[in-house]
Amino acid sequence: MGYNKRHGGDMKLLLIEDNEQISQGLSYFFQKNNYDIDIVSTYKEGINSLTNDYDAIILDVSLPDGNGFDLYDKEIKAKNIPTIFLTAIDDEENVVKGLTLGAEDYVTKPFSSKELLARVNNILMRKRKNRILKAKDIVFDMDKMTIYKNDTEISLSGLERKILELLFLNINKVVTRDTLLDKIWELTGNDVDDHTITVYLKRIREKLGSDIIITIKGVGYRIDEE
Amino acid sequence: MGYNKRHGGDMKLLLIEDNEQISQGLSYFFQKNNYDIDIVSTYKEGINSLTNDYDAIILDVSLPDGNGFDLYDKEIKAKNIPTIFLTAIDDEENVVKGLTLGAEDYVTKPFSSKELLARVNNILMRKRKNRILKAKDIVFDMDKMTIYKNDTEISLSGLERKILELLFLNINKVVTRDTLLDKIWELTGNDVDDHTITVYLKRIREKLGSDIIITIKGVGYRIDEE
DNA sequence: TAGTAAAGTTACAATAAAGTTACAAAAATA
DNA sequence: TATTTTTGTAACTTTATTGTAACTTTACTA
Repeated sequence: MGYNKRHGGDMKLLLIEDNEQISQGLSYFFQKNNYDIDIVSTYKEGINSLTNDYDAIILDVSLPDGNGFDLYDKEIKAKNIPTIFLTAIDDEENVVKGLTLGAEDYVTKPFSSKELLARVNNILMRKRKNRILKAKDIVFDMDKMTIYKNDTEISLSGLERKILELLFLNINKVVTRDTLLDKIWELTGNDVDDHTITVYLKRIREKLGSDIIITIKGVGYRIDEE
Repeated sequence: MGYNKRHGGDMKLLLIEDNEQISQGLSYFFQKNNYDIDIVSTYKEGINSLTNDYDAIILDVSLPDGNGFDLYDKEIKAKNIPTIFLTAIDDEENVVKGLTLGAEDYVTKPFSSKELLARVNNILMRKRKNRILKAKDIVFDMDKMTIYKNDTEISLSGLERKILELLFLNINKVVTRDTLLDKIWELTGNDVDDHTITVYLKRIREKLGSDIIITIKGVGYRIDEE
């Protein structure tokens, strides 16, 4: 229960969406990105599913048996579960369209699953209570996006920081090289040599000290809390 | 009670609107943006709700049992609560009528919730008292909307001030470049090049000193309190 | 324990991000 | 309307980042 005990991968999502093509696509995509995702397709099923404990909900505004805003208002709001609305762009005349324009957690169809993933990550990151992660003498401050070693600020490059973040979010767990390639480099669009990882790890270790990141040969890397 | 004890988040709004889709959408949106919002859907309910102490009112002009202008004139005006009118009718006559009545602002449907939020923020900012933010040798006086460096007033342009304000409101936290584009430039309507941000930062730094705003490469900018 | 595969090092060129400067269009002000 | 300020862009510089290649070390295993 609660965000502070879950690390990176094992978040549980509920998707309430009646379009099968969308729900299946998202299911595959989110599972690939280490989210545990349940899918229901109606207002009613949505209500029933809410007995479970989800970290976030992705909610289609127009369901076959009801309205998503309504469902949010009546059932979800009180539970304080972060929710992202999905709305169709062809609600042209609808004023709801106006509402979708700027709101933080609205996504308009058609959307890219990558974008949606980014928003989910974002929301869960914000909700996470423990936004200051620690391991040995290293502190990763997610608010400041700054890393400290014994209270001294350490300057990392964008990718170095992303790698370290991924390791911190999976603290006490191995992050495989494949995962690194996937999560760090797939989004940059660059198809990158495997050795590049090694070089980056060397760079991070140079700045943070060689003991913070443990190598598990043939598998990947790990950061331990203590 | 009153504005001086409230900080950013905990403002109380009253929305008087009979269209459920709008009220539900706005309810969700404003709550996400840390406003406490009550909703009623009729003229009568509106009058009854006014016994509470609201910081601002969003008022639909056409209610099922009466006219919003009328409600404002008879019940709200005397209480001196800032009010924003919502109306579907986009004609000159109504705008004039609303403004001559003394309303703070006027928004025509369809509108974006972001625009409305901006206006509410704006109004409440004006009403807000004793908001003086400090970081190092810089003081941002939100009442006077004036910036000081070592007690000397610094003149910033509108956008420069908005950017600085956003950074100050997120003191000790990174503000990403995307957020800047979103919050500063989306409302102006201009689709702006990413480099523009850099130029503005340069301008602000020129006036305030280069040390006040920290760059986090690949992420954004940050102001630290100390 | 020699061979091998994986990871670590080092150095370097290509690239990208941010900083700078100057300028013209657009707004605001006088 | 003229003048000044603001705003956004373009061209350029600087700096930091990124990816690769060539080489070295480490540790597993046959």
